[in-house]
Amino acid sequence: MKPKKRTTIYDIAEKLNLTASSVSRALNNSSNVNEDTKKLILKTAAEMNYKRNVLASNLRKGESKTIGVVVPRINQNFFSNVIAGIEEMTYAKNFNLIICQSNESHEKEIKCVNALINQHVDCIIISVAAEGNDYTHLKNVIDHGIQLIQFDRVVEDIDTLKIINDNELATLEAITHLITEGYKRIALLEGPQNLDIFKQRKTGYLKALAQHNLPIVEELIIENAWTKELGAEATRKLLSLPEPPDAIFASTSDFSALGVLEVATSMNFKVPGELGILGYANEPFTELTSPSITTIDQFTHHMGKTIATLYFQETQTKDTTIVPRTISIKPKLIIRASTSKSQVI
Amino acid sequence: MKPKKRTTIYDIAEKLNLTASSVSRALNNSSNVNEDTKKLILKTAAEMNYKRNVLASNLRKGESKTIGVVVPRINQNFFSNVIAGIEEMTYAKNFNLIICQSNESHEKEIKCVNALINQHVDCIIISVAAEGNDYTHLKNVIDHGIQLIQFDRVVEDIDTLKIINDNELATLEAITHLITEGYKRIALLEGPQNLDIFKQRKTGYLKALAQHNLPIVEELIIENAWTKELGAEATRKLLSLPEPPDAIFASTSDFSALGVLEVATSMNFKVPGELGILGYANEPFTELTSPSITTIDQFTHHMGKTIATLYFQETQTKDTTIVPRTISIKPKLIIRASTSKSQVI
DNA sequence: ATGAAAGCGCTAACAA
DNA sequence: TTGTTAGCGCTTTCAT
Repeated sequence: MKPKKRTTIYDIAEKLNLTASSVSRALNNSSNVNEDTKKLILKTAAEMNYKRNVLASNLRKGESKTIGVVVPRINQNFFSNVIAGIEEMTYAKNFNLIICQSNESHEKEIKCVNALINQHVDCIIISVAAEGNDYTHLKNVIDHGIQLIQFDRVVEDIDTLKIINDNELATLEAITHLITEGYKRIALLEGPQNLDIFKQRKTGYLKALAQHNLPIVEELIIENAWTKELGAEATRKLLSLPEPPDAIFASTSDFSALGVLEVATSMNFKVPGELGILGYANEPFTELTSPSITTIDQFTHHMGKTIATLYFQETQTKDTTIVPRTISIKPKLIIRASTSKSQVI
Repeated sequence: MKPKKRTTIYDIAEKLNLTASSVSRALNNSSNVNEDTKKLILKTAAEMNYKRNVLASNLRKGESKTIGVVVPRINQNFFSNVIAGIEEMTYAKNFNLIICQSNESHEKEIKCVNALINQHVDCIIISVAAEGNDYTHLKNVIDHGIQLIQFDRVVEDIDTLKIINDNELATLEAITHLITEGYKRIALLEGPQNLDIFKQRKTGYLKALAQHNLPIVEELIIENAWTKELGAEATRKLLSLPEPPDAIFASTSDFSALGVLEVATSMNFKVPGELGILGYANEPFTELTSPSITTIDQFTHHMGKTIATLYFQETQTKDTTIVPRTISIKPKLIIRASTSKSQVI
């Protein structure tokens, strides 16, 4: 359906025997308008149900007041919370948010990014898909003079503002907690190592073991176990070893940890007594399982707010590009029953 | 930062000694271009890293290929899944999605809607905030020739396409299940009755009792218990009654049901033996509590896809307005342990 | 304080 | 098949 003809500034001007320029000035609260005419124009505009055509305005001004967000999945707790945080800030600044999901597909990610470039967004905030290693589409963003901000899953090579969690430190702390609780054979379920976040978690794990003079056992490190099903499968293998682990760190997600818990329970391993379980992300459900799952909170909403705040700080004040650097938020270890061997919680 | 000067169709035209029209035609895959020139133009455009300025294109064409979505909260399971469903379809159709959250505030909802009108979106898909009773902002949408689609929380008076769940039928079925299991004093935690969805659930509840000749007991119906905390509070009251209920239907949400479960457990009521618990929405965690919670699944992702599909069907084919009507999706009762008195699951 | 006029980048009707 | 021209609605410089 073609939209009905809308009221334009010309319609208002005509009605008041003025010109579009004056109407525009009044609508933009310019100082060069007589106070009375301004009032009259504003009143008339309201009466005529005038709505500014943002497309035209932006085209003329060469800006869009729009930020694009690309995430793997919008219905994943982590991302929807980050987006909610971003939205809170952008709304306050009268910016629009265009949201896309890559569905973890590199190809779709490229299409999303290009669509956003076409839209002339002012900034693209992205957390990349697990797939993929060619990131020319991100370079392209920068080439088009669009601000690029990466968060969480960032591409090292692409030099932008990056907001990440200090995965390594958080993991180091979490594993140290396990060791303090008396766990000695700690298994690692790792995620795709082309993503930095999973690499960092592995590093943290390795460092913690080293710091406490625990050996690194290859058979306790399982690749790519990042869904509930893969976590379950890995656990079946691990618990069937001649020398099974006494703790499992599902570095990929709480979903994976959930798979671990279910298998452990069904194989009659006592959690936390015989097996400690550590997840990642503080999904709401980790509080509700029995036993509840120890995990790592990433301050998702706060992260979203931080990202947007940084954007506005750096672009609104000065008018230079955002300084590329990495900002690290320290996640918080949430100790729950699944690792509390020494005390009942 | 001002964006760098981008390649326009004039730049391409100049380079090839053609005019902008030809370039435009080639880029739009029009038939009235020589095949060879088209190829040449496409190649050159790619080389020059040309990106269409969608703002200008849309302004000229009077359309925006953009759909706006307004929901109370994007980081709520129900909504983020619906949005994911919508996004899947709109992406396939090359449409953009602008997402706003009202945060359950009527005022913010109005601002969001107006911002979307300014953006000249083609369609607004909305689920209204719990607050508020004046809906002139929605009428305004229609007056501006923008398609309006309501889902889940719909405003009766505003005549649009509405996609809702058959709350009444689902509730009727669920309560009947409770009765079949032998529960006789079934309490209702109801939501704000200015929202149709909660009214319908109440109606379903009343109908089920009537159908089975069970009395309606006023003291078992609790108003406005729609968070975990309020659900817990209501449960404390209910279970302290001289004649406590033998089942509680948290019609507002699974979160409320979770509050019920926690209080019941702490007050040593056996679930499902002494108290049956029924939630609403099939939040992921309902599977994980002990006992797991019987609830109602709303096919959220499917709902989102349906909404978007209907929009494209009705606007792309004919070019009339969407026929206002109500489409009802039947939710599904998910029977779990919290209501399975008669059998162990 | 207001008006005139140009132009953001694109599309489309018309002409050649 | 290609070019010419006008205009979508707005902002902004320059002139009055």
